[in-house]
Amino acid sequence: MNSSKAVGLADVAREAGVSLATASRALNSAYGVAAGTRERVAEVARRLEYVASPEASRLATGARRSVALVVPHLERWYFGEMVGGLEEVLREAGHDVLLYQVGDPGSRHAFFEHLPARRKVDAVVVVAVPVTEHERRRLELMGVTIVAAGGQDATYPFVSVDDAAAVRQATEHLLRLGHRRIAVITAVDPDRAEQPVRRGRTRGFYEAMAEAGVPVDEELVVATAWGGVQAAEAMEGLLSGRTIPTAVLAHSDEMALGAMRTLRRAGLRVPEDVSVVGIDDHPLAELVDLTTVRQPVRDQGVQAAHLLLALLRGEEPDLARKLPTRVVVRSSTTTARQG
Amino acid sequence: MNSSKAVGLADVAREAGVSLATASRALNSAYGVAAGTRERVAEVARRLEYVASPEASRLATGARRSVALVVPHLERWYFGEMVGGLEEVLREAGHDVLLYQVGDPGSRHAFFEHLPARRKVDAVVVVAVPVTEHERRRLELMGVTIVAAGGQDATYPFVSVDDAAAVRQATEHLLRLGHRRIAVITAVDPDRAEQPVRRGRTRGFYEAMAEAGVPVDEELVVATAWGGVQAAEAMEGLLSGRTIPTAVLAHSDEMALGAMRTLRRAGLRVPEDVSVVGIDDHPLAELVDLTTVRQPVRDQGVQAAHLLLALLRGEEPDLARKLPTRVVVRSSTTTARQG
DNA sequence: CCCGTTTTCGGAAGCGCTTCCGAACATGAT
DNA sequence: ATCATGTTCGGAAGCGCTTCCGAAAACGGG
Repeated sequence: MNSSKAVGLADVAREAGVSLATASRALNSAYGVAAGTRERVAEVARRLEYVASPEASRLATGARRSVALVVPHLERWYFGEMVGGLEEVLREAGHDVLLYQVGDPGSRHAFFEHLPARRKVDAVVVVAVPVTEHERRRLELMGVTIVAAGGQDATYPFVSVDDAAAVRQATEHLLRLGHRRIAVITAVDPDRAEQPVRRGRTRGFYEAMAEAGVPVDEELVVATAWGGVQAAEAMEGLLSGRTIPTAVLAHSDEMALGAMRTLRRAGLRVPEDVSVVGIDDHPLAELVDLTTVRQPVRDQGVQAAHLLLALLRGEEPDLARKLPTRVVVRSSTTTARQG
Repeated sequence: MNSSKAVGLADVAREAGVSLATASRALNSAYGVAAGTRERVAEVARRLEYVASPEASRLATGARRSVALVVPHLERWYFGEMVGGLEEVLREAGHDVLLYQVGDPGSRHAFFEHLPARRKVDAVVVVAVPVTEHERRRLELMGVTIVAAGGQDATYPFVSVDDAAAVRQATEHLLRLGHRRIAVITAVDPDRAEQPVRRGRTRGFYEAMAEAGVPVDEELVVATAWGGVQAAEAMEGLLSGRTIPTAVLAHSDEMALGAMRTLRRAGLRVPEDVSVVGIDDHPLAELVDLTTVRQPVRDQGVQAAHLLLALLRGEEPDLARKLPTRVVVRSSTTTARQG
């Protein structure tokens, strides 16, 4: 199965009748090689299907030409889409993309303690994972450029959306429809200790409510682990309370769908009995007619990659970039019923 | 931002008062180093935060310890989930994971012609992408182990599910409910030339129908590009036909959702007027109560990774493995209405 | 036709590690 | 004590490239 032996630069040089040095220069199209020679060497290299040994050249030059992507959960649409964008532009720029999932506490800890990408990449992009102070210090040990894609991290140069603003837009949409008893189902990371519920996404909700002069019923804002069925359960809790909301705002479309399932099973109609709004504009949201606030996910990845490349080139690009979000009205929301 | 200079083995050796050779052996816990010495070297290495230069060791040993993942579309749940499984076990086995997306024709071509992973990895896993004969030959040039995860490719050692069987199960489920006018919406790759519609997934449909002695109405089996809205449009076409089906089988859950949207907009109820069944058991299928046939996606990735590792270790594992699928009955299907 | 320049190219020294080989030393049996 | 065996460790030769430096060759102006 294996070819007997990989062809090396030496083979090319010999075959082309030049020295190793010249062969190398010719292939890297460095200055100082006669056009004819370069041509000949290139020709031989092509014929021999020569490919430089990456470790050898990296060792010799010090350049690495690869970047690490640190991402929590590839199986969630949001991350897959983001990584898709990142990978595309990085690959086209000639970089290799190393993938590191840090979804569960174990692998997260392992990643930051062992730094498996150390000495392997010349940059890392953290995808929507807020790093702790300690993790930040560990990462620093790698001594490479770091950027953040998605998430609300001011620690590194980043491109993301304003999460709070997105939630605010969703809230205002509901408010505009006359809703007052609005429930919100927030996603929290079960592995993280403190959960500053009034910060991050949820902040936008409180702000919008305050500005509209609508009191928020604390019983209606619940936190749960991320996930559709978790949201469905949270919705059950919401339905067991003394006041049932006329609208619910979920922190992601998946969670909105979970809430909708519970409502459906409870015999409540969406949107007639209760309106539901999600966040993200998951591709399936369109198919289930879910009102949501759209964020450009792939684009965050694409732009983060460009940001990184600019940094690597030594340019001085914008270090902070927030992409706009906007509500996409479909038919899971409608005016509040009276009462 | 960068630390002045990375600490090398030489630093560790000097600090520990041993030679380079001994330091190397001590750290690789190779045989022939006194326990005390090993301990001391390890201690120094830890204190200095020493990490071996991967290019140097790879160059010296020839080992690469990394594998390439070739995948079409990270943004689709199926692939994200699969890659998630692959990455996890490969990472835990100490391998680096290089990602290469080959979704569009351009990057696909580039990948197979330039073989960017050549000389960088000691294995590649192709994720649900059927390679052409030409691509197979190109890949062979890499001279490394190859396995397939998902897809119906007998070219390489693989682990996947039996797609035809999955469709057959879905069909039989519908048949059992009394459906006769069954539509099927198949996904085809718009970039590939020939579309053998009676092969692959669709074959299972024809077989099941034949066995049940139910004639298939060719007008009811339509092909479209993959995607929810594509399926929605296909469904529109189906509703424009002379006979409208009592059930529709979509080749993925996303597409089933697309079909459902069209039905809903057409004023038809699911499942009372028409039953819908998908394939995959996408996490959201559960939330929208979609009947589907489940395939273990992440598990295919996990097992493919294990298969690969076994191959790399020189063992002789099962070269072909099909994981079971089974229908998950939810409420998008019901008995056929008369007439 | 000569001499200072510019081009083109080869020699050789690394890049940071692994590992073969043999020297030095410790060990146990005789 | 002595010698055969083992054990521990250092020297040094690569791994396959890049690149500095200087030599040789080609060139151009006077």
